[in-house]
Order: sequence, then structure tokens, then C-alpha cells
Amino acid sequence: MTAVTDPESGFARAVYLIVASIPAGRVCAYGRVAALAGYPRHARHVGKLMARLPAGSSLPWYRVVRADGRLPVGMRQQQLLVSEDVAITGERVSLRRYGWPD
DNA sequence: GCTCTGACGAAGT
DNA sequence: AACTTCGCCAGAG
Repeated sequence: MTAVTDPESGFARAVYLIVASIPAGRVCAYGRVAALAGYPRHARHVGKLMARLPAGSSLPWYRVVRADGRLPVGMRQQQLLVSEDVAITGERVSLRRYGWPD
């Protein structure tokens, strides 16, 4: 039984698929991704997996944000989102407008 | 087994 | 709306 935080685990692979399916111009919260993967209350582990992604990964990790709309990573993430026409107001994105899935 | 830590979340003040 | 406190689950030491 592989650990959930292991990139090879079923949880990790489910997370990757979900993140990969977030449409451009939309965002999804860590807890939301975890729940969709079938593991409620595992938001932190989603964060762990994102943090361990190799630089240059094709996964749109920057579309994953905190439940309150804050961006955990900073300017780099903000820039990538803005390039997809996601408005950032005062360090936060509106989940009401850009949250996915509806 | 215990404490600390973390790209988190929710509730209370 | 900003800040604090507490709950959460695994990994590391």
C-alpha cells in the first residue's frame, strides 16, 4: 500500500488528473481537488504533491489556490493566472467567478 | 509514541 | 475585512 503522498499512489494520480482537467481561466481549491479525488480533508496533501512537482511539469499547478482565493506561491503564480485572464484583486482571486467546477 | 511542520480549511473574534 | 485558534492527515526526527 503506497502512501497517499507518494507521487505513484492512487491518490496522487487522481489529483494529477483532476488538476490537469481544470480549464484555462479557472481555478480550484486544494480541498476541492482532494474531495474530487475521493479524499476529503486531505487538502494539505494536495499541497504537498503540488510542491513536489518537478519544475517544468505540464500540470497547471498554478490553477490550484487556497479556499479563500489566496495564492500560496506568489507573483509567479499570479502572473500565470493573469495571462489566462483571471483577475487578481488584492492578492486574491474570486472563487465565485473563476472557481471550478461550478 | 510524541512533537513539529506543511503550496490547507473553517470558525470565531 | 484582518487575525487568531483549532482541526485535519502524513512524514520526519
